[in-house]
Amino acid sequence: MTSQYKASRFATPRDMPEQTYRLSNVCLPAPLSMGELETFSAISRQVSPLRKRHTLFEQGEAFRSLYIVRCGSLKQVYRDITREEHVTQFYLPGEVVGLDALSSGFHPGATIALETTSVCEIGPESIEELAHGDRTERGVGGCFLRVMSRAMHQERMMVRLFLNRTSDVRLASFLLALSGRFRQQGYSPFCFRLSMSRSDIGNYLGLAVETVSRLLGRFQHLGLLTAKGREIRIDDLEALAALADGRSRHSIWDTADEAPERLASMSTH
Amino acid sequence: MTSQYKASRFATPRDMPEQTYRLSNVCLPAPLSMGELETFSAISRQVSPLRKRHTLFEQGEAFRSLYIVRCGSLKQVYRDITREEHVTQFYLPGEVVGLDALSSGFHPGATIALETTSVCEIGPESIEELAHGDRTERGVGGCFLRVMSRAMHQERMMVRLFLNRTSDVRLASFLLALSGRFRQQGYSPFCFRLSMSRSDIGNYLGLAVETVSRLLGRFQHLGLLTAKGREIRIDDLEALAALADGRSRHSIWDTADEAPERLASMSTH
DNA sequence: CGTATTCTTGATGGTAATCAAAGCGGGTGG
DNA sequence: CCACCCGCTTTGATTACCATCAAGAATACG
Repeated sequence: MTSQYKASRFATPRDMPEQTYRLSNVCLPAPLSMGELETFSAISRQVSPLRKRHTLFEQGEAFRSLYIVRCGSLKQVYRDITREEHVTQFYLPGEVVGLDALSSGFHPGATIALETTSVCEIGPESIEELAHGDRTERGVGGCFLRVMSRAMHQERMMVRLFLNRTSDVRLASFLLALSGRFRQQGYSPFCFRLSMSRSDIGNYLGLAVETVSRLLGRFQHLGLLTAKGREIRIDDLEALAALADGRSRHSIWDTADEAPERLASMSTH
Repeated sequence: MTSQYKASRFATPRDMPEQTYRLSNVCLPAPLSMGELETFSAISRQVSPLRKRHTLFEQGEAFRSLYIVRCGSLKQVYRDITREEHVTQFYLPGEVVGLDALSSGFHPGATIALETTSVCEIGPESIEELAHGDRTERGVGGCFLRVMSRAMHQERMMVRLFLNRTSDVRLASFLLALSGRFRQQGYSPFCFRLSMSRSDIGNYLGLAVETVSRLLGRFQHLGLLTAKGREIRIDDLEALAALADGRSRHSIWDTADEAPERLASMSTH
């Protein structure tokens, strides 16, 4: 499972240099750092693996435990009053599931395995322990607070990402976030498999399925990546990051290495 | 300060009935409940009032204290790599400022008074106390966790609100959230003054200033509210809520009580 | 091997951003 | 007290982006 890639550096936002927080990192919840993960693991217990499409818990279910993803992945789906479904989060290995249920005592959304997935359970007694653990800010209690604060901040940056940015920026950010996560987990950041469908991605990013598909097509056409079904190979990470950070010159169409005459014809319309 | 309106009910999401969480409530952070407010107040100390445009702290400043808004209001502004400014939050009385700095130890955005504002400071020692207070989930520590979890959930619902919904829904939700906040603070939920500019609202909601202005015009035209500069009077709360929850019949233009011929002409275009 | 999702591709229209310019305050100084 | 000026707000015209509708292609699954 942990293979050729060494999880070299953990991009904890501790060392925030001049507040250059990159939007390209906010599309997924922050995983736990190594130390945090150990802390959590020490008091958690494995539960039997979840098969694809099976739920860890349903929407509205009473909160019982937190979970940490061991391997596999899940999506959180919130069904609103109009029965419409919204994918509110993807959970990848190392991430904590269920924090958003602490306030109300009920899970605000169903959480569904995208593939065979195994998680660790942190029961109420352990949560108690975590929250009140010891009195140093570095200790377990502080750790818990930090995890929540980070999650909150991340959600907020997510809002920003979606508010002004265009569809290409959103998708690029999402892919980069995935890539970064895989790197941290010791997998290749360049070659990975999407465990979620285009439809899930679109729903999550607030884009139509068709738009996701078209964008992947364009990215591919521009040499940013190669997409074959759910297999993704990132060919130009730097350019993708430039796109995600809004540093790219003019959105999408004009990367100029191809179809310049189409550009000309479009500008005269 | 606390005047004619009695703060009758606190809409804490504790009693979540069948998960019908209304989007119209998520546009602003949840204020503390009465009990929570008392808890926090007990260990906080007043600081000198902040005048309009003055900052409580700058972006990137090291975290020192949490604050609770006593009266007045603030906006949080995040300046990204491209020097663009994003209004990430408005803080109204009863709300906790600074929670998002706990993870990194640095404030992710500057926080600026929109009017003369006074806050209470919760120093590090008190935070310690809050986080580790006593061992019952009902106690101070649990309270702290709940506040954060709620904030997190709210940010998430905010994302949902913005992703698919149209501009009119966003603005209606925002106004309703404001209205609800004023009600809870004991002020009239129907008549209030916006402490923020149209530009701030637009930035916060991801809309152009012009759009905000136009929408307010339309709302007024439809008899939903009366807007005179920054003074707002809500004339039809029910209709506004219907709009915010997507229960309104056809977005905006077709409320049929006026200008039906314009409708006809538009549909033929 | 057939059926059903899932994914891609094209055509069209609506919503809201952008550009442009004209009112409106409201504070400051004459 | 009035006039001026600057920021805020409103209004109009144009355009770009993306959702939607509609097939068709590919892939998964039994």
